[in-house]
Amino acid sequence: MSRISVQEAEKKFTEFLKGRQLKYTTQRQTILVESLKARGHFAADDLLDLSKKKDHTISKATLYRTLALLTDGKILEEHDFGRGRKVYERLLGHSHHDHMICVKCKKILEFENDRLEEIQEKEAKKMGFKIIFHSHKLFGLCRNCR
Amino acid sequence: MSRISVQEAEKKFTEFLKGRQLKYTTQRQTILVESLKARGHFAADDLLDLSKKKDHTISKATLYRTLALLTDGKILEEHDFGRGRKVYERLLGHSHHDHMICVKCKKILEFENDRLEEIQEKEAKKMGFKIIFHSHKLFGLCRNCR
DNA sequence: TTGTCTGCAAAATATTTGCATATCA
DNA sequence: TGATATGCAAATATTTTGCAGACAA
Repeated sequence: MSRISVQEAEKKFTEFLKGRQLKYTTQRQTILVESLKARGHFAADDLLDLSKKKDHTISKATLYRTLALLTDGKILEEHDFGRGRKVYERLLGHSHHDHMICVKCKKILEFENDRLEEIQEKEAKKMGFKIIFHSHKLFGLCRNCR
Repeated sequence: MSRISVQEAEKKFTEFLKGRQLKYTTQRQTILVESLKARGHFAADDLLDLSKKKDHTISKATLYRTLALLTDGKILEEHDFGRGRKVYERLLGHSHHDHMICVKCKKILEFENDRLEEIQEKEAKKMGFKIIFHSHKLFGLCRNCR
């Protein structure tokens, strides 16, 4: 990821924190930067390992607390692909997409379809429902595993 | 739910069990019957309570083990609507649908759209992906809560 | 300075598992 | 009879929380 994106993310995050009267601590900075470096999808534990390499005093508690802030601040997006743990991916500078999860090799593919989003909105409107976010996942077998 | 449906479910479940050389125990029967009575979506704990009313010796372990069998046997369908626990609903005799979850009052609405399924299949095909099952959830505010 | 954060360890939550005994086919 | 199932309690795994000391603004 480019230097400029890190700066953008940092700006967005610090503004988010300021709006809530929260502090931009060194731990939060480290976790933010490491989360942006992590390519694709990662679990809390992966990010904890990466962050500890930069600052071994960072605790699990702080990691989880910061992950919640990064998610609220729209820097990261949280997904639950099953298997009992959440995974995260960068949201900032990454257009909306949904996922296909290979149940055999666990590979994750992304897809995007505007028509799908439109139909979904239409269905919601029918019921008087206002969508805040959605989750659309296809579980199955990827090209290599089928 | 009508008597006939219980019989159908029992038939389907016993055949499923037979195919796997598993036994139709009194506990499994109780849990099956109670799961069919539970309207809409329910959690493992809810079903355990219902089942214990019929047979107080039924344990949590057996409940979870039976829930897995009922899901594998396509009697029930398992969903994860977040909040750290799975919920189940009757699958047998209930056509396919997806869900809208009100984040405020937790109400669950159902929707169904064939076009959505078609597009989803088309997207999968593009990637050489074979869908086994999918999960499509809209989180937001229902008519009363917005 | 003071309200927010942190690390630590313990707690919480839902689900799963090992094992000795019981039961179904 | 013998394989499968059960209940119990302990184990899992991930995430959350209470608290006393530390730090950012």
